[in-house]
This record gives sequence, structure tokens and C-alpha cells, in this order.
Amino acid sequence: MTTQVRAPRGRPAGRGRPSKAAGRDLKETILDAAEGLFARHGFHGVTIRQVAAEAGVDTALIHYYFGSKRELFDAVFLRRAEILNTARSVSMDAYVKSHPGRMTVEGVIEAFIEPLLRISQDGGQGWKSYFALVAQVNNTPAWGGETMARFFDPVVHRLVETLKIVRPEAEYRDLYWSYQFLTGSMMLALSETGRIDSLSEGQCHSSDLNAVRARLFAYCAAGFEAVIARAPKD
Amino acid sequence: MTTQVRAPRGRPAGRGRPSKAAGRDLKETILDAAEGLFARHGFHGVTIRQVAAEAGVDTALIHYYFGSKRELFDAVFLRRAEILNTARSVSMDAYVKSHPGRMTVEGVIEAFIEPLLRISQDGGQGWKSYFALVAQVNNTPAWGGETMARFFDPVVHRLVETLKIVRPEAEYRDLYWSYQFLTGSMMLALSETGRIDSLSEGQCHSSDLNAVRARLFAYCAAGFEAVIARAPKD
DNA sequence: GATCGATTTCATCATCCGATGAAAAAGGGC
DNA sequence: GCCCTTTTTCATCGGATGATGAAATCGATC
Repeated sequence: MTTQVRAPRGRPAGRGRPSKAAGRDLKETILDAAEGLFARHGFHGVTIRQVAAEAGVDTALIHYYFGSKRELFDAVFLRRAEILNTARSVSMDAYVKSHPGRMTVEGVIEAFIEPLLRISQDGGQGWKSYFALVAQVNNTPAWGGETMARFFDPVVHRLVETLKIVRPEAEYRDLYWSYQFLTGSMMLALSETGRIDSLSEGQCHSSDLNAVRARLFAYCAAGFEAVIARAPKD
Repeated sequence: MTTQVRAPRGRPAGRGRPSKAAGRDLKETILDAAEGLFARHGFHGVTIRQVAAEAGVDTALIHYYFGSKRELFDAVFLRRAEILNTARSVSMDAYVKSHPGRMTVEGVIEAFIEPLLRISQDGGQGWKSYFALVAQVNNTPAWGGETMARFFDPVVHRLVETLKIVRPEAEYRDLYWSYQFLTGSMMLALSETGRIDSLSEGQCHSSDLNAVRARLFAYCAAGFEAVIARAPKD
């Protein structure tokens, strides 16, 4: 109603050299700042002015580079999504090819999850913020669904199809439901909310992804097997 | 910095009769409207004016009853939390008493989760919104942790202690991690984001809590057992 | 039906928000 | 050292937001 089509005005052409890559650095700085803030407070909990202050730039510069606040958010989301999908795809490829005729449910699940754990451990704070952001979007009914679907559905279908090869007798319904349980666990673990730290009175730390790795694969694999074995008819 | 202490001005005394309970009805109407909006768009994505419009009241009335926007949110969160805790506590009591010496991991987990599924199915749209709200808070690093902990930690400790009775050899670390995986799955299922509908191309529906019930208990129980059996030392 | 407290409405404030246009600065290419 | 594009800053706009004080209305009690 109040939204009207805006002319994106002066978008940098992209062709030609960006002079000295100084602009590109600044763009990344803005994305970093926005990423951290969005991850902590959500889309509506962050103002362009906060992002600008955090990045040390003028607010107008953010509009110059990204257009609107929503486009900035999308840029943040997009930046790492492709890397993520590639890493997962490569991991699944490697597993499938290295275990011909000998794939296991747990092996497939590990190939699906492990890249995210590794990236979160090796990728620095930016990736940790990003995972918290994705977890938040995943639980946002309003517009989270479409955003998640667009970027992550293909690799999920890949997971389900691979599991179907390992367990041909499994119903797709059961595989999709099991996947949803898996993604709920995985996203909560990756977002490192700190909940488990206080809950366990210091016995567990949400930042300890080695502890996650040592349990999550087995947990999810056993869950899949149990659901497949039970195979409810509904 | 910009936040300054506000005098909460005219809080209704609470004692005495609220005349004709008309005020109480209006209060509930406001809470209902706020609940639905907060669940869909999050705390920062909702304005007092939207809540007022949805409830059909003046914005000043919301401040009269609840003080600030944040206090309104807390009131929304609080309203159903106690009912939830009571239902779960009763369910766990009943299971423990009815299965002396014969408790199973799946039975305990079912006693822990089933009340939420039943309430969501029988409680109407308000409860569905509420679960979506809790799921969102659960994934909010900024202030979700403390809010969740204050209201839901006791019943979680109850779950862990009961499981410890069923599997005395289990390490607490493993039980807490397994619980985190469980809560991630459970919250995502209860929030009914619709993700699985499009992902499965219509084969599953996130609103079908019977399908969840038929799989989630078995999935989580098998996960717990696998983690306990593996017992990583870290 | 006058009184008095509880409830509801009205008008408004100070502030902040996203966004934009215009001017200034930076930086090569020649 | 000028020209032209890109980048950055500055000043500001129209509107929305949370919140509040004061006035009006309601409702029970005497």
C-alpha cells in the first residue's frame, strides 16, 4: 500500500574496474556489520543507522550500494548461501562416490551436516552470525519460508533422494518429516544461542561444536532409522 | 543511552473488583491481537498501533493496561507459559506414577511432548500463534535465552532427571545435548512454518500434528538411545 | 442523582526511521 | 591539469513510532 516502486537510481555498473577495490572493501564492511546486527536482533530490530554506525559509514552510502534495507538483508543472506550450497554439494558428492554400494544413513547425514560444522568452526565470527541469522529466518513464518526454500531446497532434495537410495523401502513422507526434525536440531545447534550453557549449569557449551559433531550425526541417524522402521500410515 | 527510566504511572491496583470484567475482556482482546502479530512478525516487527487496530482499541489503552511495548510482550509470553508448565508437569507425573519400574525413554519423551501437541490441536489459533512465538524467542540470541530459561528450565530439568532414572548409566552431558536436539525439532514442528509443505511438494503438511506425533516420539527416543549408547568422552 | 474511582478517548510530543537529491570529493585517462 | 565517472558526504523530507497528559465517559455506591 505504502510501498511504491523505487528506481534503484545509481547502481554501480559492475563492468570496468572498481577503481581501487576500496569501494568493494567498504561494501563488505557494510555487509559484515549488517550481518552481525541482523543475526542478533532480526530484520526489524536493526536500523540502517545502526548498521552505518557499526560500519563507520554514512547511511546514504548503504542506500547507494544496496538500495533499500530489505535489499541489504537479502544481500547479507545471499553472500554466504552459495558457498554453503557448494560445500554441501561437494561433500555429498564425495561421500556418494567414495562409498559405492556401501552408504549408510549416518554417513549421508554426516555428509550433509559436517560441512556446516566445519565452516562454522573455521570460518570466523561472520559465519557464526550467519548461521544464527539463518536459524532465525527458518523460524519466521511471515517470509522465512520462501527465503529458505529458494536457497536451500535443492540440497535438501539431494539429501532425501540419497537417503531413498540407502533405504528404498522408506516412504518419502517419513524422510521429509525426519528431515524437518533434523533441521530443527541442526539449526538450533549452529545458532549457538547459549541456552544449553545455563540449562546444563556449565556442563555443556553451545560453542563446543565438537560436542555437537560427536552426537548429532548419531542422534539424527537413529531417528531416521526409527521413523523408517515404524513407517506410520497416514 | 537514550533509554531513561520511566515512571509506570497509572497501573491498575488489581485489588477491588474490576467493575464488570469488561476491562478484563478488553485486556484479553489486546493480548490475543498482540499474540498473533508478535508470532507472525516478531517483537520489533509489530507496532503498538497495529496491535491497537487489530484489537479495535485506542493505543493509549494498551499503555494504560500494560505500560510499555516490552511489558505487553512479556504479558503475552507469560499468559500461557504457566498453563504449559502445569500441563507438562501433570503429564510427567502421571507417566511416572503409572509406570513404576517400567518407564522407557520413549515413554518419558512422549509424556514431555504430548501435552504440547494436544494443546496445539485442541486449543485453537491462539495456542498455535503462541507456539510460533516461543519458537521464535527460542532462536533469538539477544534476549531469548533468559526469557526461555526463566519459564521453561524447571520442567526441562524434570525431563532430564527422569531420563537419568531410566538410563542411570547415561552422562548428563549427553542428556542435555540430546534435549537440545529434541527441543529444536519440537519447536520447529509446533511453529508450523509451512516449510515442509512446499519442500515435500504437498506430501506433508506442517499443520498435521498427528503426523508429527506418529514420528517425533520415536525419532527423539531413538536419538537419545543412540547418543547414550555411544557416550562420547569430551 | 451526586460522588468518586476506574476506564477510555483525544490530541499531541519528541524522537527516530527509511529514503532521497544535491553537492562535494576522489581518482583515473588523456 | 582538465574531463568524466564513481564514490562519499551533507542536509533534509515526509511519515511512523512509543509514549504521555488531560479530558471525557462509564459504573457502582451511597
